[in-house]
Amino acid sequence: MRMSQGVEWGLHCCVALGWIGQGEVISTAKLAAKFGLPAAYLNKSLQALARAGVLVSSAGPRGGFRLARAPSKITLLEVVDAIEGPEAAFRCTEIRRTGDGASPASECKRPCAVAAAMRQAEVAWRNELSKQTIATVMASAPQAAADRAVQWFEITRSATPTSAAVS
Amino acid sequence: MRMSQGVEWGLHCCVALGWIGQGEVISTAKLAAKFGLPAAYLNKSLQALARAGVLVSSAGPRGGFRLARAPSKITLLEVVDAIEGPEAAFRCTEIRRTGDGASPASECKRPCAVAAAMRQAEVAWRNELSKQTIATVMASAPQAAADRAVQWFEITRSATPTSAAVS
DNA sequence: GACCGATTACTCGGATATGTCGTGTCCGAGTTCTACCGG
DNA sequence: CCGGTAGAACTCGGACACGACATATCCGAGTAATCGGTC
Repeated sequence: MRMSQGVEWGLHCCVALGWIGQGEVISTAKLAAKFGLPAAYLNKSLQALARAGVLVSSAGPRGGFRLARAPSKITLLEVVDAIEGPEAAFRCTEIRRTGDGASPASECKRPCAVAAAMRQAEVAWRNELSKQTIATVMASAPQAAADRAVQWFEITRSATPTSAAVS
Repeated sequence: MRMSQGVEWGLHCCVALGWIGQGEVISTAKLAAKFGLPAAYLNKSLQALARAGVLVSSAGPRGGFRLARAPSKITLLEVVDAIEGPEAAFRCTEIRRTGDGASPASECKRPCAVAAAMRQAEVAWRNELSKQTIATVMASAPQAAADRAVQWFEITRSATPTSAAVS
């Protein structure tokens, strides 16, 4: 049971976008450069977040991604579901109904006890994720990191991306 | 984030072993036949449970697996960890320290906020799993299923596995 | 100087290869039951 | 009739292929800024 790497990347990017400001746009290339990630693959995760309504994408020069709403209105559950997919980690294949000792359909009106127990634990997990938001994570991170991120993005913005000034 | 199929199989097998009785032994072949599963692969999962101390294995004719202790003393977390491995689903790769905008080591004394948040949710999940035991699941399943399982295993035990009686 | 249009460069977006882990299968080592032989 | 011994069959246990998903990458469609020309 390994979670996709994209979740970590997506969360860090959302936090960075929150620090920059809700209305500000950052391109995939900038985010990838900041964290040292493969830009093309990071783009894939950000696309998923845009499809889910967490981010908003804009094309062309000065384009990129921005938060769709305030950081306090974006839960971690949304980010995880957007990248990992909404399907539960534990999937019941109804083995109680298969094989020689299969239970008749009359006994299978309610979900099997094993699946119910696993689902209960997963609900607790999802509930905990829905309690925390991007704003919560931003608050628990050191202020110095936030300042550093804002400053770094400011610098890269002023620098012309096409060619470094020769002066 | 998909959980291994073996978790479902292992849980169902533990519940079945609990119904039969703590001291009773059932072979992999019998369990596989009851649930309609590939015996060789199911054996792999049961081996993992035996290594973790959840089950006890015995070789030779009349051999197989039995519960290592009372069903009320076996938590779902033990079963999940035995098969899935103890590593957490979310793994922090410390991307805050990599790339152009990397944070200095002085800021990384405590775990990064993203990892802490994800870990908190995962702790809630594991906590819920550790609350429930095989006995809990046994109690929430329909009694008819338990009776059916006990009866089915009794029948297959009396039948000689080598050759069916011709009479 | 201001407006308009074509160009250009940069962005996202999806389609395309590759690596790793879960899935499935096989055969060998060990142990217990059984049947046979001898006393 | 009882004990010992050799055989056989059944069990677990780990080593060996296959397939699916996550990972990684590339190229094309679209858009906004820019530059040049014209009024």
